[in-house]
Amino acid sequence: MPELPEVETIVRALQVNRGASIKNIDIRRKDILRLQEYEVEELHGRTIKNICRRGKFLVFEPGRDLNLIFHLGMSGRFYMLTAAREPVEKHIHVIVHLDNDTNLIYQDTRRFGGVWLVRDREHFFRHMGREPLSTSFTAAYLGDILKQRKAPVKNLLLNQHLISGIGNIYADEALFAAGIRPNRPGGSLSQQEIKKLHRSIRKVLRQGIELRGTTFRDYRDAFNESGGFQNYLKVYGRYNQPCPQCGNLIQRIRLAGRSTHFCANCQH
DNA sequence: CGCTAGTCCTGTCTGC
DNA sequence: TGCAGACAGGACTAGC
Repeated sequence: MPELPEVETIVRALQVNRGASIKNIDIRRKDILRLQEYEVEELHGRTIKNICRRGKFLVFEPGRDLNLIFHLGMSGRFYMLTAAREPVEKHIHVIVHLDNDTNLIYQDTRRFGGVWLVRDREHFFRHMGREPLSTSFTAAYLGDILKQRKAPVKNLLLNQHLISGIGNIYADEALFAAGIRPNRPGGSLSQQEIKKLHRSIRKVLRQGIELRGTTFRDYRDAFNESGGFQNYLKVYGRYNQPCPQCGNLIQRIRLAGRSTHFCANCQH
């Protein structure tokens, strides 16, 4: 569920916990641990030096060689709760007890997400594509990863090894903003279309962050509250509704196994 | 190597 | 009201 803007929103709110120490980590469901390169107990008593995001991953750094990494999958949530408040919801898999009267709650109904206890972060992320909001993500780079490719441009945007952080909602929205049909082969885009798509990707991701993410169903921020971008979606989830630009009905097809929304009149 | 379809899970909504 | 089937912000893998 959560894409780059949602995870970024959570990470920014979590920054208030920098400098706090981990009292205890309660892993309620062991199989949520996808990789364990060190014992959980090594984290106890450690100070959280930094909290950041890489693609759709949420990264805590309680030590140089101790990274605590979460992925929220489709239905994951990560929020703060005052220590006195006992969480009562279902599917809570991890609780991080901090020494600043805060508990961090990791919840994931469908368990497509997971937790990684990783020593070498660079190595863990070695296959990740460039960050779309970084200066390294240029129109030339986008052109490089699309050229010669026969796969639909949307599929390529969703490929985390090429670009990290774009998911189903922002892929559809970026392609609408660029006026490009999602099923166009990556290699068929002109230089001008690549430039337009590059700008559109960055624009919709920035808007998503500004509006604190998109809550379609499950997503909640670090305060367990909904985002705001769902009110500004132009095509995603708007099948058979009028295009906000031209009034034609929004079409829906299936690409890479995912629902894909576009306007046949505005996107070519 | 590039690409697609199937798979992992639980919950909710739709239509009969 | 019950029940089957479709569908959901993701990403690995097996196989063509």
